[in-house]
Amino acid sequence: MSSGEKKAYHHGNLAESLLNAVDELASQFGLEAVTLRGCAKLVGVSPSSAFRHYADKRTLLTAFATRALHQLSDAMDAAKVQAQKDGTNPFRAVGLAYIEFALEKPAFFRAMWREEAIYSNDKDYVAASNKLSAHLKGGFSDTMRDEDPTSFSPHELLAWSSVHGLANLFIDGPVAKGKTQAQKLVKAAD
Amino acid sequence: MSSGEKKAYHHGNLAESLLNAVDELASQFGLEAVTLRGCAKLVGVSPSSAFRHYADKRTLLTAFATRALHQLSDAMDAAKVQAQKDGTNPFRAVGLAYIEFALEKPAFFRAMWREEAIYSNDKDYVAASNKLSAHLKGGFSDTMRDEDPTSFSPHELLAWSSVHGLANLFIDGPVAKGKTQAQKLVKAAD
DNA sequence: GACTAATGTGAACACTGTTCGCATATAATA
DNA sequence: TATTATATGCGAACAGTGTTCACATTAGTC
Repeated sequence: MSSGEKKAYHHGNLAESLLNAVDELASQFGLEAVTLRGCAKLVGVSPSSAFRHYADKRTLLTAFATRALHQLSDAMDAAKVQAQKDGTNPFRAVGLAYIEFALEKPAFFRAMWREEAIYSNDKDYVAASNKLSAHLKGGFSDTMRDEDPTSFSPHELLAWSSVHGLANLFIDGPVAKGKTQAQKLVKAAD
Repeated sequence: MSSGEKKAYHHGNLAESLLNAVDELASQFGLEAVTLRGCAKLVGVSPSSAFRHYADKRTLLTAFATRALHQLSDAMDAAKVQAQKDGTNPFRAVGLAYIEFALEKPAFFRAMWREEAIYSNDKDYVAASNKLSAHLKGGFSDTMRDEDPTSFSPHELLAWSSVHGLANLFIDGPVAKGKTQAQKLVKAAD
């Protein structure tokens, strides 16, 4: 079904297409500019159809945030594997991956933590969030027994805080963006 | 003019009253729930009047963010002075003040850095932002000659990042809030 | 007191999220 | 295959939003 993208009158899988629409609009015009009607129009469907798949705009944004969390998890995973292969410091690699993700997809990064615009108790969102936490716990190591994923040791917390804080300062704060600075910081942080 | 708050038919100073309305609505219902019409109604004035004082909703939010920045600056200032008087570590005190502000007034803290919802090039906003930066530069010391306030040494950046990151994780992230954790972290950070 | 600039108003516009009864396509059943 | 039943999409409508603009009112000045 790739030629012509025949306009199926039941469209196939609106749910995911809508997520893609959020993706595109957020990337292009920012998260605040994402509108349900806009997404529907982009997909080529009536506004009301969206509500067959998402109870809310907020539900849609929650799904989007969840997806973004998984993307970030994957990016960090890839960075760790790559570092281990290269023999470089996996700790630094994971931290840098975190920051790079924020710099490259600021709207995605913002969506993940937009507490007031998502349902942060959503089952899938919580799961994705825990998965991400696991990546950061234990000094980014693999030793992640499933203890309470919302509790952190001071050092774990410090690591995540610095990386998370720098990412936020870069994209929403008065700090000039620059990977060089990030490298220096991550180096200073261990 | 404190008795009865006589309904001046030109109201006196709508500009600031509207800011107070944002304050109240944001504190009570969250930043996303702040609406121009809501503010106008709270002040007891027609929606269109607001536009005599603020070109935009975004301009209003920028003014609010600016005000919040000043409040945070003041809180940090007070904490530093107090610590010096008490002979305790001013570095830690300032960091804690930062985090406490975020915990006590999350909506204010979010408003400060809501890049997509404010005009971050606004003259006053930039000034307030620089003032805050100055507080954080030079290891929170007083030696702040007016070099470029948007450039930071690795250590300054690390300090701000950790504190800023922890604040964000507390209010918008999956990390359980707790001042104890903050104290541990700030202790670990120097 | 008359004139001018500042400030508030009411009605309107386009746009938003959301609902609901209705139409249509798919799946299941007989 | 003919007939249901269920999932999915649509159009029209509603209240609420930011914003504009012509008009009314007040405050300040000569």
